[in-house]
Amino acid sequence: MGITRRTKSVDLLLAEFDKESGAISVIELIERLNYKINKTTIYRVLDKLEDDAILHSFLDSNGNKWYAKCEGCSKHRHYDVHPHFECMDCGKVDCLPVEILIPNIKNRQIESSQILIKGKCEECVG
Amino acid sequence: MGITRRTKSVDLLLAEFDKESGAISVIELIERLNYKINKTTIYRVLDKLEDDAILHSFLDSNGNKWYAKCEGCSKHRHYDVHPHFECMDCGKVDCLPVEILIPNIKNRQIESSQILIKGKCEECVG
DNA sequence: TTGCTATTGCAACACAGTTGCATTAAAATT
DNA sequence: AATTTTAATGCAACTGTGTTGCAATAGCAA
Ligand SMILES: [Mn+2]
Ligand SMILES: [Mn+2]
Ligand SMILES: [Zn+2]
Ligand SMILES: [Zn+2]
Repeated sequence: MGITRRTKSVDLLLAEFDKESGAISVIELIERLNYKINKTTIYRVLDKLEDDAILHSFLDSNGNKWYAKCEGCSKHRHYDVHPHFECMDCGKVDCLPVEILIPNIKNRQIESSQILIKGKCEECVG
Repeated sequence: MGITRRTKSVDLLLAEFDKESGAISVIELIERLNYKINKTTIYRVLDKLEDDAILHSFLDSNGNKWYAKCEGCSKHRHYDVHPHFECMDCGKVDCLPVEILIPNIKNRQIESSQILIKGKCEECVG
């Protein structure tokens, strides 16, 4: 169930995603909004924003949760299925606007896939 | 640093992977070997078996750790890079012997990639 | 304003995974 | 076979991310 009331917590969280181009980890959000929003609230609001298809989430290579803005998703379907890129140098994580083809696999029915690519980002390469 | 002594714990763990075709989660191993090996030891032995390229590990969609046998890997290089498949019906997780092409991405240097596919396995597909 | 109830903060919890340290047991040495 | 060395183990306590229950608070509609 998504957001129904425009609260201070919702605004503060959305503001973080407006000033950020990439993804933000929940850990980072808790640090940034410490003293402003309780961590329980942060988890709960993020969860609702995902239900509303305003944000989407994924896990990094350590199993920690990250969120990023959705683009062109509707409430009942996330359209922006894409890989995520984790920079091994600076730690930045972002969404990659590329499509990766998952081939059919014999006798199996594929529902979804999660792809995490690790390497050096635009700023750290070279 | 890998295994140097052939202990009871090493044998018990390797035996689990011998009687299993797919991957096994650490959680499952701890349950199975309860009263036989301490969970700390399980984590430590698995870690060493991975160093020795006997096992490899990955995270499932909940961020929990799984291990599976390596095939054709050498101590300093894991050759069996492949996606993992998580059955949404029976919970089984296994290695997929297919190659998925990750395209080059402009201005980024790709070091590795992790692919987790979710769906219905051979036994659960209708 | 008032009342309804979604949202929040807090404290306590869940639980996978880690660490420090004393004890045990491989396996090399005598 | 006994001794020595030290890798490996068990245990208890811890870490850190994420969750839950509940009383207090604050959107928002009437
Ligand atoms: Mn994304
Ligand atoms: Mn595998
Ligand atoms: Zn970078
Ligand atoms: Zn299945």
